[in-house]
Amino acid sequence: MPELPEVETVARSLRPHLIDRKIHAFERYWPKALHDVSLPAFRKAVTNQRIVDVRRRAKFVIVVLERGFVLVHLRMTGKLYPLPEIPPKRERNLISCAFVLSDGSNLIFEDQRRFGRVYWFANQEELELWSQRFGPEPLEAEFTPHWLTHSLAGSKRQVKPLLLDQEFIAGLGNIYVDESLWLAKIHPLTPAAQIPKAKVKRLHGAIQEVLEKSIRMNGTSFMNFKFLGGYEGGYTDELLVFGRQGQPCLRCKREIVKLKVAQRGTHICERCQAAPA
DNA sequence: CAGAGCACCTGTGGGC
DNA sequence: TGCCCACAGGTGCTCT
Repeated sequence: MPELPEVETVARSLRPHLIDRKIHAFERYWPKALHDVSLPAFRKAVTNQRIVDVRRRAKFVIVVLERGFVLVHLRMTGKLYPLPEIPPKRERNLISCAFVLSDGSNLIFEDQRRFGRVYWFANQEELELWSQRFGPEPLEAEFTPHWLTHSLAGSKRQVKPLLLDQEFIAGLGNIYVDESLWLAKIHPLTPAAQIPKAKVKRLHGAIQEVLEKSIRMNGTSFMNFKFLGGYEGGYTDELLVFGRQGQPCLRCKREIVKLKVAQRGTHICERCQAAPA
């Protein structure tokens, strides 16, 4: 689901709604909604705490409290949005949990497939330790052409699964990897170390370009992802190759084909993105 | 270590 | 129309 641009959109949209509100109560409707923390412990930790900030790391929304951090991972179908009232029981079957805020509004975590989870980190050290397992943020200064060149050269893996690996680079998912590889004219099965330096540079630029443009347009919306429960992400109409199987390549007119790479639907132009030797 | 397969869930859409 | 299967933006586990 939500990849970096969508999660960033959610975090930015929620920030003005949440900052300086206090968490008055927490309701859990799906027993597995909390990861690795009991309901009583989580309630005790968050109740009466003021929300200081809302941020993003990798594909996680981070709600910063005065003491500790609530993290939300939306996985495939999660939505996080404010709502004036918690719906009555029979109408909240999609809702995993909800935070009741001091102004009477609520922060709803809705998730049709119920893959999404809420995490609790008690302090900065815990958050930092957790954050260290992820690769660099592609829109931060640490993500340089030099870093990418060096890191790809040191890997024996196929480039698409590597870019999807959050421990290699944070925030990329199926859509933006396909988009970036098409822009850089790299076949998804290419062994990372085999990619020529010039193409690595293009890949670096492509990743940043695609993510930045998508964030500007509030991300990509599919049937079950709309940020804040309602608004459409504008990037859906800008997709260059993802979901365009059967349609002509926007560069060379060859028909875009869909294949399976690392168990994921993968969209390529076989002329622009030559298969590895 | 790299990659395949499957598990977690529910809904939708295509093919027959 | 209705049924069955494949598939969906993610990740984490086991097995080879």
